[in-house]
This record gives sequence, structure tokens and C-alpha cells, in this order.
Amino acid sequence: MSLTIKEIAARAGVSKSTVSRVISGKGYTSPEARDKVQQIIEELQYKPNAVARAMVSQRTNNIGVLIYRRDHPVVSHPFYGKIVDAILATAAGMNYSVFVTTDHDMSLRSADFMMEKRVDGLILISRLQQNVIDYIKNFHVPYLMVNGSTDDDGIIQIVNRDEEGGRKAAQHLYGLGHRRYFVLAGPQAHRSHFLRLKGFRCQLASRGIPIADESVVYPSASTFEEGFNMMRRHYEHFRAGGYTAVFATNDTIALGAMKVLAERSVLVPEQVAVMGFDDIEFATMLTPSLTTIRVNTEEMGRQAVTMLDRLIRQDVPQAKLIEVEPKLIVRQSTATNN
Amino acid sequence: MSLTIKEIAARAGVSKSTVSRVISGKGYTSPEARDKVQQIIEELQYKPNAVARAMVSQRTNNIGVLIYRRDHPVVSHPFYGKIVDAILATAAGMNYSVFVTTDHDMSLRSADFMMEKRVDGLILISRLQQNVIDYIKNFHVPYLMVNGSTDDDGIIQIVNRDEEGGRKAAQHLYGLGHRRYFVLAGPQAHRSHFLRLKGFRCQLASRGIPIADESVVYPSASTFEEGFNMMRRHYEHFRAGGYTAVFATNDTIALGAMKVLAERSVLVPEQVAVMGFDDIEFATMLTPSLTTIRVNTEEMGRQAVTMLDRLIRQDVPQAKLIEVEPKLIVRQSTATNN
DNA sequence: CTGAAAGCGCTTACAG
DNA sequence: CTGAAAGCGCTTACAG
Repeated sequence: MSLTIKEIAARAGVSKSTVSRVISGKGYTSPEARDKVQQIIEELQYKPNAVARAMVSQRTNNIGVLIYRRDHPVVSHPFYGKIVDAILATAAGMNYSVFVTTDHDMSLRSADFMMEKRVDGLILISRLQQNVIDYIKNFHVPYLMVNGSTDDDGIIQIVNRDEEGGRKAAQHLYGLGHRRYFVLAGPQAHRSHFLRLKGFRCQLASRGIPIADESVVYPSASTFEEGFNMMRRHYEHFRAGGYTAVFATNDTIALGAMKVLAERSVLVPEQVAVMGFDDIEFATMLTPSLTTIRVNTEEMGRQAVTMLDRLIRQDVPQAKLIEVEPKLIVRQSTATNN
Repeated sequence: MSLTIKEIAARAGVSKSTVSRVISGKGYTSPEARDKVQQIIEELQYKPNAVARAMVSQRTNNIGVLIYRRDHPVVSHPFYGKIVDAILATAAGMNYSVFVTTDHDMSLRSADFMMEKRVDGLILISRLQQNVIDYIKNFHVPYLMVNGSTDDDGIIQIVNRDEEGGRKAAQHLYGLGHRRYFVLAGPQAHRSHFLRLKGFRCQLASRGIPIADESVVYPSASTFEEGFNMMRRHYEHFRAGGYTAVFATNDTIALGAMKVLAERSVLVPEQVAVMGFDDIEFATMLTPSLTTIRVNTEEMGRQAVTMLDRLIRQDVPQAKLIEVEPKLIVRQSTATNN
């Protein structure tokens, strides 16, 4: 059927071994043999069968990306999608192909998939269940976690400095003169949301402005709908509280809150300043555009693939935790009028 | 290293053949042998090596997704990302793993990747260069195109009924009483944008309202930035024209235009109604939320995988063109005040 | 510098 | 019902 090395060898009048050598560039080959073989390969557009290669080399040059999302799409997720994009770009540059798998329910099935496919390594994104992690550990594949949340500290992680990001957000709002802050904090079981809130609070506390518990509400998911619902539910309380600034632990929650403010004709930023976290693409599109803390997703994706490649090549990195730096992005939602 | 069938066979005291039979469920095996083997497999968490299986079965159970985007991220693309998500979901249900590849430059390299990996089939998304298609044709892999744009009519395509969608958009605006329409039409080389504009125009022409050429501007890319820039550039012309409705051939262009209107304090929908096309996730999030024509991306993804699977299994479908139905989604940006 | 042989981990006829 | 053998398409020592 498909062209094989045997066919190439026959046409070139050499052995399979020789063809293999010219393809890999390893071992000696006479210039004549080499030219002849290369010409035929070119002519017939022969591509070595990667499956066969993987069979003998015990390397597939594939990596797997496993994302856990309970109820939401994943690749089109405005934040995780960016990480996946960065992974794809870096992986392509390093000659890895990538399997993308998502998992809604019992995550073992999709993990199995990966194990059977014999990927060289695995990138876990977001909050994986511990049982999935334990399961993966049983096999020999190297793996690491991006923006994860786990108690398992044996695991290499690529994360954003979320606590510092929270501090930057607080510092920005504080610098604008705000003193009453209303916070929408996503699921605290997730490392990111927890640390963002913590950093935000700590920074303000250090300025002598502790955030009261009544000023913080907790959307049960980091989604637009939840941000919207929680802001609606607590709107009266919010208005009564004299808050001049809203901080949400991610952009989509912030967008949900802004939608409620728009409904109520509350002007942003004139009456209330709003900040999010992540810097998703939409943040620039709405009016007013959203001030946020940008997570360097490109760097995270790049580090993930680079580190995984090292793990695969047994060049074990020392660091268990790789952190990327967040950055304040000021836009209209916190602009001062002038 | 890794557990092999040989090891399982040894432990169970049977031959590799028998182990293979109990795993595949094909051929006869005595209940005793079966139980014993299954127990050991369970105990050791043995997973058959998919690479070896692919080697002999000549089937990888992998499919590849190849997306072309000149300068933009791809997986996080608000529209294509949704299609990819639908593909992932359907593929998982049919026991395919999926490689996702994007391609910025010369697209042959990433296509090569796929050919070497020996995917069982390929899904091409968006506008691929003809040379890539020609290249892919050279190999034996089945492939089809989703939301594509090609002159090549030998190719199986899954598309949205874009022309009809354009008509529906026109019908909606017409029904609201609008008579002066300003249109931002994305790259006309792309089938979707071309047909959406065409449908829109035809529908109105049939109502006796031809759209003059001066009422149509052409963003050079289907992006927010281009929508924004073009609306800005033509703003004076737009104001002078007495337009009461804006139609953009996709949502992100519409969002760009809306941003300009917001800047100029033009009220949507009170002064100007705005419609997009696609129904990206963000359409619901901004205020006013965007009225649009929803493309059934789930159905497209599902059809793509289902059809590709049939191609792979040689169950060749007759239809060259599979169309999915668009749907009008009315939101705030065209709401009538009441 | 080159070819024959063995082997990667499976599956699939084919004997028995 | 079961096992030995061949083979999928490569690569890698090993002789020559």
C-alpha cells in the first residue's frame, strides 16, 4: 500500500539499512548511495512511517494535553485556549505533535487513551482530580501540570504568580484612590483563585484596609454566568456598601459583574471601577475595556513544553515550581476621567 | 520496561496469542484462561501498546485536525475553537484521539507531520492553501474540510448555510423596520463571508432595497481590529448616510464596529441596530449583547468526525456537501424599545 | 562503506 | 480451544 523503506531500497538498488542511514544521517554512506536514495525519496515523496519508528525507538514524539473541565468547552475556553495555543506553537517548533484531550466525567478514560497511545509525556491543565493524577503516576510517562491545583507536591508545576498578581491589582486600585472594594472570588479550592484573593487582601491590609468578609462573594464557578448571578444577588448589598471598586479573580467573572452594572446603568469607571484577572481576548473588546492582570500564557505554554521535553529526555529539572510574572494592564474600566 | 503482552502471557501461563484473543474478544478462549488473563491484566494495569497495534492493524485510531490561520491563535479562536471542541467531543465518543495542528506559514510542514504520524484521517478547517490540499491528496489519507473555502470540488465539505444565514439576518432587520443598512463584509475570498453578504443582499433586493456598493466596506481580515479600524475610517460616511442598522459578516467584526459606536456615544440599539454572525461566546457577555446568526458548530464538528470515520472505514458517503442550518438569535443589540 | 539479521509489541492465519 | 510462526515498517548493532 503505502510506500515503505523496502520499496525505496529496491528502487535505489541498496539495502534497507542504507536507506535508513541516509534518512537518519547516522552512520556512513557513500555519496553516490546517498544521492541516489535521496533522489528517489524526493521523487516518490516517501515519508518514513512514524508508527514503525516509534515502535523501535520507543519514542513517539507525541505529547498529550489533558484538560479537565466539568461542564465547559475547553479548547475554546478564553483562558485555557490561550495556553493550549502556546503549547501547540512551542511543540511544533520542537517537533512534537500534540494530542488534545478533554475530560468531562470520569477522567480515567481519557487518561487511558493517552497511556495506550504511548505519548512521550503529558501536560495536565487546570484542576485535575487527585485520582487521575494517581492513576497517571502508575505509568511511566513523564508529566507536569500547568496552572494546576493539587496537594500533591511531587508534581512539577508551571504557574502564574497569582498572589503577586492579586497584590498588583490591589495596588492599582489603591493608587487610584479607591478605599471600598467589592470582591468576586472564584472557587477557592482552585489555587489561582485562592491566591489572587489572598494577594489582593494582603496588599490592602498592609495599607491598613482590611477587606471585610461581607465584601467578598464567592461565585461557585469561574464563569460569566456565575459572576453575573452573584453580582445580581448581592447587588443591593453592593449598592448599600458604598463600594467604588470591584475586583474579580478572573475576567469572565468580572464580565458577568459588569453586565449587571450595565443593566443597572451604573457607569464604569465613573461610578465604579472594575478589574479582572487573566487578560482574555475579550477584555479589549467590550466598552469599557477591562483593566486586568495579564497572565503570561505564552510563557506558560512554552515552559510547559520545554520542561516536559527535558523530563522526556531524562534531563531532570531541579525546580518543582516554575512561576511566570503577571502584569498589570490598564484599560478603560479603571480609567480616571480627565 | 513497560509491561508487554509477553509478560502477561508468562504470568498467566498461556501464550501471547491467547492473551491477544482475550483482549480483543475475537477467537475462542476457555473461560479459565480468560479469567486468569483478565485478572492479571487488571492487577498489573496492563494497557496494550497502541503503537504496536497500529503497526499491525494499519489503523492508528488517530485523526488530525489541521487549521490554517495566518496570524492568529487558533485553538482559542472564538469560532474555530468551538468547532475544535465539538470535534474533540465527538472523536472521544468514537474512540479516536485527535492531533491538533495549526499552521502559520508554509503549511506543508505540519501536513507532513500528520502524514508521518499516519493518522487515519484528516480534518481541514478554514481556508487552506490549494497547495496544501494538493499535497495532502498525494497521500492516501482520507480527509474532509470544515467551513472551508476551496475551488477544489472533489473535496467533501461540511459547511454552514451561510447564504441562508445572510438572508435571515436581512429578514430580521427588515422586519424591525430598518431600511438603511451598513455592511462590514469580511474577506470575500472566504466562502463564508462571501455567501453571508450575498444572502443578505439578495434578501433585501427581493424586498426592493438594493444595497449600494457605498454601503459596504471590506475589512481585510475577519478580526476585531479590522472591524474597529474600518468602522472608524468610514465613520463620517456612516453618519452622513443615515444608516440605522449595521450588519457584519461575523461577530468579531461586529464587535469592532460596536466599539467605535460606543466611543462615539452612538446608542445601540436605540440609534443603530447591530448584527453579527457566528454566535461566539462573547456575544452574550457584552452590553448590549449581540444579535447574531448562530452557526451550529456542534453539528459541524459532529458531522466532520462522523463523516471522516465513514471515509476511513471506506463507507464512502455520496454527498459532497453537508450543510448545517443557521439560526437567528435575537439579543439586545437589535432590541426594540418597549 | 554496506547488507543480513534480530527485534520493537502486537495480531492473524494456520496447525494441531 | 491454544501455541508457534510470520509479519507490520522501521532501526541498530554486527559482520564483512
